[in-house]
Amino acid sequence: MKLYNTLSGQVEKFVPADANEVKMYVCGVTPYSATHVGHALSYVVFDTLRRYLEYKGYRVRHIQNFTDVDDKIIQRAQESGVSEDELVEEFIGDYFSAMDALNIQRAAEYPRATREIPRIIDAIAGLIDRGHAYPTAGDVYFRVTSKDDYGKLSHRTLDSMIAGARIQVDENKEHPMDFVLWKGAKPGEPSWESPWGPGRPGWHIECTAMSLEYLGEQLDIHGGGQDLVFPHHENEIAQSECYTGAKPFSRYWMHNGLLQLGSDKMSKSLGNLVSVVEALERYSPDAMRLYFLSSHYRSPLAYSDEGAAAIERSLDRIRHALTPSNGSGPQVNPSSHAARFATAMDDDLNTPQAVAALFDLARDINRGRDAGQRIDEGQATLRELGGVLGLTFAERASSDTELAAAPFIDLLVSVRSDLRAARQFALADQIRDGLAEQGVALEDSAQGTQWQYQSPD
RNA sequence: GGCGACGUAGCCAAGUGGACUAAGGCGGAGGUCUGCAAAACCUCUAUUCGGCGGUUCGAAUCCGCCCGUCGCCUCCA
Repeated sequence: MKLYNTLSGQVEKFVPADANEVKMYVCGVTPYSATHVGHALSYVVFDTLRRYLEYKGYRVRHIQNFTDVDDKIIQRAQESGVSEDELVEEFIGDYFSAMDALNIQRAAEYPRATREIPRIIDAIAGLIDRGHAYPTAGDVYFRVTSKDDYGKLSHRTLDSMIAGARIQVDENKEHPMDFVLWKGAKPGEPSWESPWGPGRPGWHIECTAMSLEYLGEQLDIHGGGQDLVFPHHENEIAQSECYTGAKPFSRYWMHNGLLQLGSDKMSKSLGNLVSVVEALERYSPDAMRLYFLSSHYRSPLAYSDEGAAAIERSLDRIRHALTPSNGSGPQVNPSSHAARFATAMDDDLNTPQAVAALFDLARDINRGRDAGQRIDEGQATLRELGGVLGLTFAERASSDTELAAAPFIDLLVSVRSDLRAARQFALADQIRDGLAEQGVALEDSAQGTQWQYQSPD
């Protein structure tokens, strides 16, 4: 299997340090607002990576953090008149329900910054001891000039960063690019005791401390959105390699392209967010996953209702391929599609090609059914490969209202069947049209009439 | 200003030197089936890959320039 490594800027053969267990760390969210579809894209990508690795026989130890103390959390909590803890608990709950709905497998552990303070303090103290960090005026900064390959992930030099000229000059810093490891407490902020006075951890150090605690000194895969490459991941590398001396901190760095809304990046600062809850009111979890996986994970993807609706329609054909059949002819052979699927996934997770293989398999199954062939082997493969992409092929869950209406729809369909048998087609069509207006689609076949609620589009 | 990515059919999107007379999906046209539909299936829907040059026996794929879009450099998946 090959994966693109941001560190080298190249597609590389994937070889984990331990042939049996892949150590994967994925940056989690800062829980202060609703989980949005951009988050969903990122976690679907890494969930799919994990599922494929497991499909190939690896054991995957997946760790993902929650940044549960930061400026935005403090600010939002104060605005809302709730405690930081309450705010964080609310949005962690929102996060998990969104991820569960999207069939994203849970990580082995979800460490939180506030519960790893001793570990974080140890790391900061160690960095100071080794000359890579310095305390000043209640804060502690990382000394970027102490790491000669600082910038190797984002492929920049310190000089080019300074040329950006968007750095706030801080009198206490030795170098403008030095970043904070420990923030001295301001009045009213949550804080913890430390050798440098009360305060809280900077953003980057938590990931260093947690990955060390839960995965050891070196990771196989570190993932996140492309917006984390700099400064977050660059700084993680600096901290971790300077603290442990083990290089590389992570063997592979993987970054997903960001979801765009219209022509802009979907982001908290722009406020152009679509929450996962809103999206799932309109589209099935399978459609959301398939939408994200129908373009390559490193490309930016524009989110649109039209696009999601098109994907939802395409799923119908795959779902149809999974309906039972009583064919008795030779089996439809899925092996070439399975091979194509694996080849695609092995090639830096080329999910668009893998999805194409799924659609081709579905067509073969449907064709085989029409020809009276047996299709259960093909269906088993389709379910298995779809499962690697995290697809469940479940029908859309019905609302309570829809469930309550079902007996009446059954009755109407039954009456219509009698009318058709009596060749009263005008009346039968009237019922079909009327149900269609109510969002109920009918399909007649030799086995009788099936009906279902239309997915919105 | 610095760094980087991208521009493929009406739309989304793979392919990055020869099997490309360019995958897959949506949409569209015609057909099979059907009482008629729907669904499914079949056929068709880019002689061409932003533009112009160049390298090569050969380029969507490599190089140069130009045009356009976007991201990062600041909180962010």
